[in-house]
Amino acid sequence: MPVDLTPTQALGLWHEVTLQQVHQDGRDLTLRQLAILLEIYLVPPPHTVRGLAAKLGVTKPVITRALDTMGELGLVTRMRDDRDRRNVVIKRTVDGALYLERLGDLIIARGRAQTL
Amino acid sequence: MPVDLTPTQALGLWHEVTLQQVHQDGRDLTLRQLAILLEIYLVPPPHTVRGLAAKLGVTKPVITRALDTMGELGLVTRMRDDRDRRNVVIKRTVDGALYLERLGDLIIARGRAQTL
DNA sequence: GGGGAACGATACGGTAGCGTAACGAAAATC
DNA sequence: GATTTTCGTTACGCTACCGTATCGTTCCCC
Repeated sequence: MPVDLTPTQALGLWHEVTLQQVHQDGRDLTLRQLAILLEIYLVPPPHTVRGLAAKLGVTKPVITRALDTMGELGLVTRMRDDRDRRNVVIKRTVDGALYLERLGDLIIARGRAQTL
Repeated sequence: MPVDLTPTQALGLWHEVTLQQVHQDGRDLTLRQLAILLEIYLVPPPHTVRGLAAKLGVTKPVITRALDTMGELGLVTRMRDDRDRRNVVIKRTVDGALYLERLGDLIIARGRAQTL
């Protein structure tokens, strides 16, 4: 199952998925927020504010704000680290997992349509 | 050259590309703006404000504002339609084409890395 | 235990997006 | 030729994000 795209197909895939996302998803996450969400769900824990900031190359308030927003949306949760109570550990949620699962399905569906 | 992704690979691809995009691109386009840009460059012209609004399922001011912003970035241009001077025709630019070309290359590169 | 460092959150002023509503210009209709 | 419709833009009030700077808490280290 190779991932072998021509430049046109690659952009076409992005086009289809982005379009669909704009159409149906009322949540309208920022590019940064989506990057954070994917990082949390695709990279093994633990995740901290500082770590995410470093990984994305942004400042800490950006992470805090994104977690605020996505927390209200139920996509992530935060908990104090009991070992080092300065840290905050970011946790996944069922809703967040579902959100990304739908995104993954969307990409696959559009990727398949791309070859037709 | 099939586009055959597992759900994990699909999200992984999105993850890598989004991450890279956040890192390096100072332009930070909205999801909607990107959708508009892709629509303009991947679908045959002519493109109008009204047409784009209908295609994306958003209101006209959203398109106008996005074109303002992306116009300042040099990614698109607008011209009055001489046949029907109520219309505005959206034109592509060299910078816009380069921008999407780089995005396409990025997707391909990350897609390839995804299979390693 | 006192001084400093690390961590995340908050404050602040500024910018850019949003939706609704209204507007001016141009075409179409009668 | 006056009215209506169409098209894109602008105005308005609002919300959310931005970067910089600062804050409170917790840990570390001497």
